[in-house]
Amino acid sequence: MKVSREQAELNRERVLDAAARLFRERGFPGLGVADLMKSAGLTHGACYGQFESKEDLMVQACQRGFEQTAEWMSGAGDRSPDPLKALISKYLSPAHRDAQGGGCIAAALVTEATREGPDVQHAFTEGVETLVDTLAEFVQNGSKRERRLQAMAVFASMMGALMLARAVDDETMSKDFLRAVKSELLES
Amino acid sequence: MKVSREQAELNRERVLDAAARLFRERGFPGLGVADLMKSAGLTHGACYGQFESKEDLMVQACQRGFEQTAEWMSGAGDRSPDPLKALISKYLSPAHRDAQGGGCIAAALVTEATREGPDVQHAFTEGVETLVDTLAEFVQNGSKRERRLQAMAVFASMMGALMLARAVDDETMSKDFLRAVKSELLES
DNA sequence: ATTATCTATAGATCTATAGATAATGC
DNA sequence: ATTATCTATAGATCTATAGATAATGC
Repeated sequence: MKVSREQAELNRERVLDAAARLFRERGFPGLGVADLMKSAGLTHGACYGQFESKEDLMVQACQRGFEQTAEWMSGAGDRSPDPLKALISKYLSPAHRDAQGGGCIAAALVTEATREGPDVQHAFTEGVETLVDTLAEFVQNGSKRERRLQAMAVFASMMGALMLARAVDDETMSKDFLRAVKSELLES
Repeated sequence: MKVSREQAELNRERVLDAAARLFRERGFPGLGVADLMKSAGLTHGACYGQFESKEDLMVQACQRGFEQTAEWMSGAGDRSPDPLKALISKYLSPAHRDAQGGGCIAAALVTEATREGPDVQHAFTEGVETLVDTLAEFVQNGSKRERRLQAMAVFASMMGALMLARAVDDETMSKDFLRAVKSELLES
C-alpha cells in the first residue's frame, strides 16, 4: 500500500495534472474528489494525505492550469513574425474550442472561480495576471501601460468569443463567434 | 395549504424570477431546489408541482433571464443618439459588474450552461440569439450579415471583459478590464 | 371533488476523517 | 518506526417522490 517518497510525489503530480484537466472540463462543483483520485489511479482517501482540502486542491490545480495555459500561449506566438496574430488565430480556432480540458483555463473556469472562496479567487487573479503579461509581450506598439491595456482587451475579447462558441449548440453560430472576433482583432 | 389557481400562478412566477436571479448569482449546481423555493416563500415539495425537474426549472429560468437581459439591453440604448455606445458603456460599468443577479445572464452562466444537458444548452443558445438580434439593431453600418457579425463581436468582447472584471480580486485590474475593452469598442 | 402545497423520507452523492494495512527508509 | 494509501464510515446535502392536508372551485 505504501509507495516510495519519489513515487508519492509522482502520484501527487499526476493528481494535479488530472485536476487541472478535469476541473476545466467539468467545473469545480462538477468534479468530486473520488472521481478525480480514481482518474489518477488512487482511492479518494489518498487525497487528504496530499492536499488539505478540496479547496486547497482547487487552488493548486488553478496554478498548474495557468502555468500550462501561459506556456501554451507563449508557444503559439513563438517563431512567428507577428506572434500576437498567431496566438489570436490559435486561440479562436475550432480546435481550441473543442479541447476545453487542455485549453485556456480562464475561459473554462471564470464564472466558477467567482463563486469560490478568496483563495481560489486569488489564485485565479494571479493566473490571469500571468496570462496578460504573456500577451503584453506580444503587443508591438505603445507605452508599457498601453501595451498592457491592449493585451487585456485582446484577452477579454478572445475569451468571450471562445466561451460563447462553446456554449451555443449551433455550429454555424459557434464558428461565427470565433470568426467575428478574430477578424475584429486581426484588423486593428 | 391549497391556494387559488391565480395565486398558484403568481407563486410560479415568483419562483421563476427568484430562479433567474439566484442561478445568476450562485450558478446552476450552487442553487438547490430547497433554497430556491424557500426564497420564494414555499417548501421544496411545491417545486415538483410547478416544474418537471430541476432541469426543467433551469430551462425556464434561462428563458426568463434572457428576456430580462434583452429588455435591459434595448432599454439601455433607447433615447440615445448612439444606442450601441450607450449600451456598451452601461454593460461595462462597475455597477453592472457588481450586480450579477440582475445583469447579463449570458455572462453569469456561460460556462455552467455548457456543462448542462442539451435542453439547457438549447435555451441558452436561443437566448444568445435574441441578445445578438437586439444588439444588431443598434449597429449602424454594413449589410445585414455584417451588422450581425459586428454585434456578435461586440457582445463577446463585452462579456469577456465583464467576466474577468468579476473574477479578479484586484479592483484596479478589474476596472482596467472594463476600461480596456470599452475604449477599444468605443473607438471603432 | 380537485389540487396546490406541505411533511416525511428514500436514495444518491459528496467532503472529510479514523483506523488499518503494508511497504519504505532508517 | 514511519508513512502513503486503502477501507469504512460519519455527517451533510441534494433531487425526487409518496401520501397527507386543507382550501378552492364546481
